[in-house]
Amino acid sequence: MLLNFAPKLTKLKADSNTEDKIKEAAKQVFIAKGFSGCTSREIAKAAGMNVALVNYYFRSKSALFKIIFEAAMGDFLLSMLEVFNTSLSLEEKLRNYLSREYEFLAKYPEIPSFIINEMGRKDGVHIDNTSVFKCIEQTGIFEECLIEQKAGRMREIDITSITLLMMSNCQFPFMGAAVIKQVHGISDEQYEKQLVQHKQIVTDMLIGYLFPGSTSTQITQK
Amino acid sequence: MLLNFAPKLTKLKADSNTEDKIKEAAKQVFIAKGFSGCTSREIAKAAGMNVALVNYYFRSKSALFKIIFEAAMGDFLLSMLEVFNTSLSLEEKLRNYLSREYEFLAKYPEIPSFIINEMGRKDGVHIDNTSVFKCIEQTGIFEECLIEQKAGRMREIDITSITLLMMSNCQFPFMGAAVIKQVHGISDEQYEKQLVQHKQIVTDMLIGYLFPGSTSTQITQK
DNA sequence: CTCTGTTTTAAACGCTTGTTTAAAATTGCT
DNA sequence: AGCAATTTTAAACAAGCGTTTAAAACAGAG
Repeated sequence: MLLNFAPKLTKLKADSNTEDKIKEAAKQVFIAKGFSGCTSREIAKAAGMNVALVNYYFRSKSALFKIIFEAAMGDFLLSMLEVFNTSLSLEEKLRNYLSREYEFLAKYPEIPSFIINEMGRKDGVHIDNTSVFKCIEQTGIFEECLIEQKAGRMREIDITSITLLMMSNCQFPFMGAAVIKQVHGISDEQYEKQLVQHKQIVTDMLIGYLFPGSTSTQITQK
Repeated sequence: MLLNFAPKLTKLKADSNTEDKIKEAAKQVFIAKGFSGCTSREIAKAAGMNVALVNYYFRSKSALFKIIFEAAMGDFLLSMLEVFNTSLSLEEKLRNYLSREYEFLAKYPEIPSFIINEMGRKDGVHIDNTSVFKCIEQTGIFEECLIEQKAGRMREIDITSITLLMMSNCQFPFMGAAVIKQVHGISDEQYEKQLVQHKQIVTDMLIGYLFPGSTSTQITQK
């Protein structure tokens, strides 16, 4: 026992141990219903096990939530960072960002709502996100925008507004899906197809607006 | 007693009776924390009274929520309907819509999140919104878009995408305020000013995109 | 004042919540 | 095998939940 210098080596045998099963269940339940919208027992049942096990592996509901939230945050920012850390032109980076973001959100459409809601709540479980946001800044994407603006290749609007334009037109179509579907009385499958079209529209509009002199003025409709 | 043909006439004396005080408190609490994020006692305390009174005037927490939600929905759609029921040109209608929407959301920034969240929840208190959405359709705004598109004055994109563009760029800047503020490390007051600028940018971009041949290509920046 | 119906209160209801406990089952090691 | 540590279980805990009850406080009319 004292010689055990490689602890938990046996853990590697199973590709799906109890701890991970709980995390997976918690991820689904938390993202679907929010922190205050679900119970510990609900998560346990979704994982197919006892309530006490949830608190055995993760000290409390809050602690588990923190882990899930931060993981969601990480997933969400990963593709963003991957795109921004390339050496493409700014226009190409933004095009890629839009493309990747729509791909990602098609897979995990509930994540933006989840993040925004839980961050917005005044009484929510407090989480320090500063490191995550520092990552974005460190890609130098903001400075790059300023350079392109100075060079006259990019429209001179505030960087915050650029972020807003990009995020608004990516995230809202997924966050507000329920409302839009009801307004236009369309089915889930129809809306999925709609989003494919909309991705192209958003790309055309944003690139056309941000880079007025670009070659992006294509006849991409229909 | 049998002769009382004007019931509750005495109720008109006070401009703020108990029932309204509860509704006002419930509105604030529900919108800030959501249905499952708050308790009946919390609402009662916010109204300065006993828990039992909440259920005395409104049968249950769910019943009260339904009332508040529908009122929020009504407020939210009111300005939209007012604009769409005018006899201006489509471009002017959309310009006015954007302007009014930013005004409204500056006052009640939490309403879109509230509506979208509670509508999106699978297990939420079920509410029939069909009548509300019928109202939008009845303004004839969608047909008007089709006419303008046929006439070649409006870009030929799907009506659903037009709705998405309008709503995304209005609502997200308020829904995602907490995230954007943290990303760019800006204060509440700075962000308020940012939104004033952004409203103008969004208007330029959307009108410019939707009505390619319009006079809207102004030098509205800086 | 007395009698009426309405409004407000304090207390209790049964149930669910997050969390803990202590015993049972399982595992890994010699 | 047998022992020690880990993992899982069932049961219990106090606290809080939405809701109900029954009595108190209040108001208006005769």
